[in-house]
Amino acid sequence: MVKIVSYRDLVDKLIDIFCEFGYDGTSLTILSQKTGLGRASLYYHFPGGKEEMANAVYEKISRDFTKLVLAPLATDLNFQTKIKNMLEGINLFYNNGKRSCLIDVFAIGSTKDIFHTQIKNAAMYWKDSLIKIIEDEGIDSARAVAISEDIIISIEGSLIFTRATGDYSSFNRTLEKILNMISVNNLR
Amino acid sequence: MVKIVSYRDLVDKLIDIFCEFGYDGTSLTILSQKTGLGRASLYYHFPGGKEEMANAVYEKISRDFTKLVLAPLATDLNFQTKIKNMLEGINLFYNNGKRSCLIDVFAIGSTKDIFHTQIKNAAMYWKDSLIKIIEDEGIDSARAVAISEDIIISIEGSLIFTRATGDYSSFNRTLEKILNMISVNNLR
DNA sequence: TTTATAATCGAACGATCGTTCTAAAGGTGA
DNA sequence: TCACCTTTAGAACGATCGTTCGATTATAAA
Repeated sequence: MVKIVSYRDLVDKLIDIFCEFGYDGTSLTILSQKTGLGRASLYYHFPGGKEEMANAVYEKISRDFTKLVLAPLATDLNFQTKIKNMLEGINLFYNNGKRSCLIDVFAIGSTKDIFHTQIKNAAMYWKDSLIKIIEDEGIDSARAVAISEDIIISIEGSLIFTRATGDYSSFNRTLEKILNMISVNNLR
Repeated sequence: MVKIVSYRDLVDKLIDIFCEFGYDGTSLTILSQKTGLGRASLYYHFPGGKEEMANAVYEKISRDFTKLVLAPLATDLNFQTKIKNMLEGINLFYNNGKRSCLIDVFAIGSTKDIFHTQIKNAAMYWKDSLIKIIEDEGIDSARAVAISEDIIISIEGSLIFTRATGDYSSFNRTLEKILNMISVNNLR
């Protein structure tokens, strides 16, 4: 167990806990045990309680996703490099497929209504970013949409499949497949 | 609201409720309100309480999945027909993409440990069934594995994407894509 | 050492959890 | 009508929920 020494470590730990138990399945008793902090100490850092913890977790995840996945798509590098960097960001963000639960935590149960709009916007922004850089390669709009959706769907699907089977290799294989797919020859 | 008149209707209603709130997020109060039955009445039908309700839900889902998705792959029909029937089964099972949560309910929170092995086995069986009928078409083993995973991953991923964006058309588009992909010419 | 602030803690709160209790209403055959 | 079984119901149980409380320890500047 990694010792918690800073606020950032604490939020990282909260991410793991919420991922393992889900928001509704995570009790203050669990949070106290897993973080090593007393219940009152948790409320010292998050006066808003459990809901504020979920907010902190979401904002951290949101920042990471923007930095690791979305930002690489907005650079001036060439197409293949942008996709390659995005895939490396995906690999970091999902920790080699081991963190396959990041969305589900906020898409199910009590947190669903709170974060649904934000998750939707993030998904749409991701898709639109992909469409744009694919169109810039001279691909027609309809095909760019199909390819963009296919990339996102493959990634999300492999995370589900990986979690179900416990076989992390299929996650890596999917990232490789996407990398091969986006050579300009294969796009058309 | 559909009136509940039989045990089967009751289990169907429980599926919807657990899908909406997740297992841990579903309280007996919610179950009582949404089913229209008193708390004690629920315990009359499910003496084992909430956990027995989850079991009944899982077994119903498991039977539906076997009948709608797995069984079509085990027939003597030709390859394309088998896949086509499976995709129609998928469409029924997930109700046009609107029931995108069926696995998540059992893959997160308190139910995770109970059902993990069964979900894993179902996923493996599905994949192996696909591999077998693809190999029967003369495709080499490695490629059959890749195609099978790709089919499952596309379906699961489109469910996640559909739920996130609220755009059900991408689910249907994915099923169409799979149908086009498995023409024998495209397989090799 | 003194003082002030940051951070910790377990005990206890009211509310809600899943569960069990006792009893009554509905339906069916004699 | 009667007896019998199915199915219903709300009240109440102990346990746990998220939260708040009062008070103690750690840290660091003066």
